Amino acid sequence: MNYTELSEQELIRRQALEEIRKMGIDPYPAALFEVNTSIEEIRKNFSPERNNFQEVRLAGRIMSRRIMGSASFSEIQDATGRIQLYIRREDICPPDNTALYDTLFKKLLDIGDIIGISGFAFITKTGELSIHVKELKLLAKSLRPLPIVKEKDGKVFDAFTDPEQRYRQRYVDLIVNPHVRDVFVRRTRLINSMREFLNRRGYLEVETPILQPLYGGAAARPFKTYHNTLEQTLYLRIANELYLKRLIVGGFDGVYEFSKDFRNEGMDRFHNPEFTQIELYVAYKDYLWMMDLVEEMIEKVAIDLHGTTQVQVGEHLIDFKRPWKRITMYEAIKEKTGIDIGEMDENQLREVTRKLNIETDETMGKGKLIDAIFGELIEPYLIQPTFIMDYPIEMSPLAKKHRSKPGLVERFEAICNGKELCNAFSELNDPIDQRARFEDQLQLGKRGDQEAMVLDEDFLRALEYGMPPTAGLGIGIDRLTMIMTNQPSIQDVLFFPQMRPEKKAVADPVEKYTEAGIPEAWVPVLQKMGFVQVSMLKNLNPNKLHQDLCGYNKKNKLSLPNPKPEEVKEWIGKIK
RNA sequence: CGGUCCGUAGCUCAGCUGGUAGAGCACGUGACUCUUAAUCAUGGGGUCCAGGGUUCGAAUCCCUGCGGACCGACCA
Repeated sequence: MNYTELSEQELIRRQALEEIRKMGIDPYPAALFEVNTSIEEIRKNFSPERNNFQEVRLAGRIMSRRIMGSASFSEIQDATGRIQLYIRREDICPPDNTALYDTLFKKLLDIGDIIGISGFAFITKTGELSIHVKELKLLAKSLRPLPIVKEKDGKVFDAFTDPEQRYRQRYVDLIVNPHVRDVFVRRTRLINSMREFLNRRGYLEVETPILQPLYGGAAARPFKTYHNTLEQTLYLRIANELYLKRLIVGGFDGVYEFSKDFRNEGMDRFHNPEFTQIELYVAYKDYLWMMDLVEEMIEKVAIDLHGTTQVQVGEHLIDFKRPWKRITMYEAIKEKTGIDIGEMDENQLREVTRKLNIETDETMGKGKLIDAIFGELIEPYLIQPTFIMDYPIEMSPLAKKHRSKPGLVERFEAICNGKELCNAFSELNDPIDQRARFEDQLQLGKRGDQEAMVLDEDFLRALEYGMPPTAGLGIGIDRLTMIMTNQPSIQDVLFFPQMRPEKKAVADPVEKYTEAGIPEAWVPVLQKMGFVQVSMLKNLNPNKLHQDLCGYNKKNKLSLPNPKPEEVKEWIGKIK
């Protein structure tokens, strides 16, 4: 670590660290500090009448300090909340040595440090629940200043809101923005709620490969990787559908998996390259049955998270109470546009998209054209949860043909807040038909559709052994979380959303500078000026650099002997 | 991939039509035994994202790049 890169405040904290060590205090002690309650417990259950919580032990991070001579108030934050501490010199120090208060607490501790305390709960004159501290122990020194967020009467001052910093340094975001923590806690409760629902029905949670020799089960471009020993290209899964169906063939009645899937496509507030889906397959069921399950499960999730079926999402109040509206895709399009596309061929559909001003291209087949109409005119306007049923066969190569409507498949999506919430169908279990559908996809691929599915021979072999009639379901967990926690962006429901890498040059060691003849004394100056690598000096104008160095020397009163212009020129000349 | 906007102290942000870089919080020093955006006094802190150009002079104007946000395109 090069000290010239540190800010003034970071240097002060490092000096404090040394002072603490000199006092004989370990700033990162190994011994366990025993805690016997949490801030939330105290907040919930303290009552002055019962005089409880009189011997509490807490640990947490210092979030504010108000020092008034020999007494101070401070706030600490643990995983459950924040509470005020009341610290007096005479309480934590022996009479003959006040160093613990006057030096350690007042001078050497900072906002961000992690401490353990023991003491008793009480209410201050101004009515604030606090802990009167009897004992204080440093558990970990913090070397970087935190963003300071203050709050009064619910108004937040100097909020830490820069999205880039929040996402890149999520740990800081979580420390200073308590509502962020809450979103992620609810995300986990959402997953637990679904898991509980499915387990209660006796379905088996399973794990299937993430590295797949063929990617299948969805329409998307994959990430590609390579296994050295096998000398084989592998893909990160875009879905796990085909593996879960193999398990249904194998005789499981109901299997599900919360799976991280990977799609090598654009990023925006609804798409992250890696995301989470749950997929569920249940034997001897159909898509109508699955609709009932979806309603019941999502309604339960809403109640588990909010205590009600109604959830505020942006400006909309969304009600997940059963039953949801059910309408076929063609009916929905007809309802909106007055056009019945039921009997149309590809050319007629192309004509309709032209009339409706919907952009298309030549690679789009019948299925994609219908999807374009739906996606443009219907989906964004469906706010309350709605089932859209019976999709064209061309866009659903893994779904079973409709029992009575030719050209359609038994598939539904639930749309909510203008976006797809889930996708489900009666699974295609006719191996001959499945092979034909894959071959149609190959044709689309040849036309230039980069997302067309590839043919999976092993999956077809499994189907040929016989798969029971099966209902399948996929739900995007990130998007469901966005709705259930009222977050506008997928980045707000992922701890570590994908970002471009931070670019920061690693500083060269001093020797690399001295090799070029640069005196050691000037190295920190050059680094402070931004030339953290010797190679950065390469094509510089020597006269300008000379001027800058002398100027820096003077301005900062370093009183270093100024180099001669020729010397500077020589340094630069030596750099390869 | 296209359009719009943004990048100044640890944090939040000012900085006009170019002329010596500002505030609040945070930090240092001092005062203060019930404060709470604590208060009072005082002090320090900046490659103004990077590189180039225009200019006597650039945080400011122009170009390029990097990073980010939003909207669209693509995409479940």
